Amino acid sequence: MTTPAVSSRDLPHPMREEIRLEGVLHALSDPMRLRIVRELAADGEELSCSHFDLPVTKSTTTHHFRVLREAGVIRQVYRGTAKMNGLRRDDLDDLFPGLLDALLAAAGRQAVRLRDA
Amino acid sequence: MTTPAVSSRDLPHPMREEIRLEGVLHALSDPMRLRIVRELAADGEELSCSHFDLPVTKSTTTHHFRVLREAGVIRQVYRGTAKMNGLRRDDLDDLFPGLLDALLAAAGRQAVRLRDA
DNA sequence: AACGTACTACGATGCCTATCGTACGAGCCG
DNA sequence: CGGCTCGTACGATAGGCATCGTAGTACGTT
Repeated sequence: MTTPAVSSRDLPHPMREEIRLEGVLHALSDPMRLRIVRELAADGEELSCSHFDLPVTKSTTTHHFRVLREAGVIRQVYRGTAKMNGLRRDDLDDLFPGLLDALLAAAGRQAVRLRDA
Repeated sequence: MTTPAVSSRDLPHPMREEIRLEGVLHALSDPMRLRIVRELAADGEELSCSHFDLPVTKSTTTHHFRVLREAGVIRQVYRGTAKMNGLRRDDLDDLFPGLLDALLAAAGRQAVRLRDA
């Protein structure tokens, strides 16, 4: 085989230099998307879309993943019928050192706070 | 005089516990508002609305300041005819330690990056 | 080939929002 | 008082967006 096991067509991702802070913040300002990113960060790496059990339809789920990808927050790759999602930690940490961790920490704190309320 | 020099009516602010991360991120995901917050952070404290020279009308400026206030990012107080604005650093740092600084650092980095482009 | 699964595309809907303009209110100053 | 400045309120407009449902495509499995 000449091409790796990346299988079929790949999806458009912004290059590292094209990632804008406003876009990242907007992407994370939606509860559903923040939740997705939190799960991705917690579970390490590479989760399929279907792994997430969100209280919205699949159409909407697809939409949220696309927003995250287009903002440069996640990387998406087809593997068979599954679409694997991973945080773009390297790019984000390079562009905005400490930001992702601060955001995840803030989200975690708020989750605890709201749970205990 | 019974009441302090706070002059007239005060504006509704969310209490610290009511501040939501998503709301803060949404507020900061607008370029104009991010710019306002950056100026507020840079210039220390308490700037009047008219101090800002934004490329939008006054109506729109008012709107952005209100969004920031309602998200819990800034505190607004009337002083005479002027309306003074200050970052709610204490509350934000308490709720989300390190987040504001990380955001400001990220915004600063991006500003440099885009300027040098 | 036939089927099932994973995800997408498209259109609709209702809400939110960034922007403007104009008209108004509130405080200061001559 | 009369005017000036600062900011607000309100209505309009146009675009964005979160959500859904249905129909369809891509891939693996049998």
